[in-house]
Amino acid sequence: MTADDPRRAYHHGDLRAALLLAAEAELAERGVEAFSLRQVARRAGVSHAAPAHHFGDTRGLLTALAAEGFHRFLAAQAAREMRAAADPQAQLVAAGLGYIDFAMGRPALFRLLFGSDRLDFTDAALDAASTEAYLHLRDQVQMTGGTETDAAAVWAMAHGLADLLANGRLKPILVLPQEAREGVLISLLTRVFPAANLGPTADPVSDTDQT
Amino acid sequence: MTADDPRRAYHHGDLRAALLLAAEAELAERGVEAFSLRQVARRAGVSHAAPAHHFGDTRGLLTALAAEGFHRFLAAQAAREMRAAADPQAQLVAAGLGYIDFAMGRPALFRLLFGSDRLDFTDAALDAASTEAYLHLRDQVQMTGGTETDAAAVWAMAHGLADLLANGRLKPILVLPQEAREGVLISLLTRVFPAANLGPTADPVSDTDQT
DNA sequence: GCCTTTATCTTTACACTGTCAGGATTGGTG
DNA sequence: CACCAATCCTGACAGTGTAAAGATAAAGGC
Repeated sequence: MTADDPRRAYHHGDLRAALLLAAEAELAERGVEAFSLRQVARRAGVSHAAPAHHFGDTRGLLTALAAEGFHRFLAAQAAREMRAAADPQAQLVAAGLGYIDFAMGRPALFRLLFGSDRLDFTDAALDAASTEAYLHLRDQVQMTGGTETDAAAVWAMAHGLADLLANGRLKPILVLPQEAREGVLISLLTRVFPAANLGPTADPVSDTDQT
Repeated sequence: MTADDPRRAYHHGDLRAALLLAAEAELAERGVEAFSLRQVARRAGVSHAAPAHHFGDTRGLLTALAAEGFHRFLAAQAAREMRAAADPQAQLVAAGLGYIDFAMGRPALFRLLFGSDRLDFTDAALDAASTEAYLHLRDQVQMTGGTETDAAAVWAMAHGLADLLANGRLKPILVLPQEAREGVLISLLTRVFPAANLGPTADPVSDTDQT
């Protein structure tokens, strides 16, 4: 039963999932700032007020979409990690590349996750997904023997590259062929790795949770 | 004749500047995604269609605001550079700190510059201001003897920190007192510096003003 | 089986938004 | 002084988010 099957008048069956799918497509096509709730409803073949019942308002829909987005975000990193060597350093590089993969592959969704003020981070699902993403990074850095300051360094580097590339900046890197670009990104990511600055120093950043 | 002089019915005198000022305030209060052109007009005490004559449409207004924003962005860096030592390394650190100052001081404007799809980058003024900002960074890196890859590294690190902090992430760093936070940021920025690859060197920011 | 309850979706309505067309007002120029 | 061009306003239209109330289908009790 497709979305535009005229038979289903009421009780779509799985409207919530269908709306999330339509919302993601709308987000990719129109961007975060031109996102329209009624347009999402139209794409799902449903009345314009139908989403309200499942998500409350637009913010609720985007929040749910972001929670799902964080899982895809982690999946993108996991995909890289699976094809990388098992040692912690290689795993950390792979995670960084997955981070960038996600940002370049779904720039609008990426910006929703990290640069939108239309998300409700008190939402349980979003909060869980978001902290899960951070903990994954922190654990990986710990595996390499790095401190939380190292985690911040790795995060900032990966995020900076991802955000700039997703927004069309860093053109010198953007125009490189896939192979060469990946080499540059790897060299940039490894610059901030814990092993690069030898010597155990006190971690100036307290180990509280961060999201 | 001030801006809120009720006498001025027509011919505001400097409506373009007044609208940009109102737009910046609206941006700071409501964020990029809830930005409203009519609200800007109301704040400037003018009819809802008045902005059209000066900026065309909303995109035009935001584009002009972004062009001005890039100048403020450079000014924030210059303010730091002026109070820093003259050597290229210290200047580069200062620029990075100014980058972060700007992002944290005006997060909405920062996001407009680097993460909005409502800007017209074919606009001459915006293009000029934007490339000027990039060239400033590239020149500074060249002063330290760095390559273009080094410039990308410095940019990504500064931008990653700025964007994450502006969006409320990296809370462990965010909650630190001004003094300690700046120390951490400096140590993170210097990690990716060209000279960092040449082994232990003197702290490039040892004599930086710490106000 | 039938009737009631509940979840789901629709219809209707309202205030708000961006943008366009046309009209009003003013400062400057001949 | 009369005209012109720049500037700003009024009015209109389609589109948006959200709330209220109604319609329909599925589920559960008898």
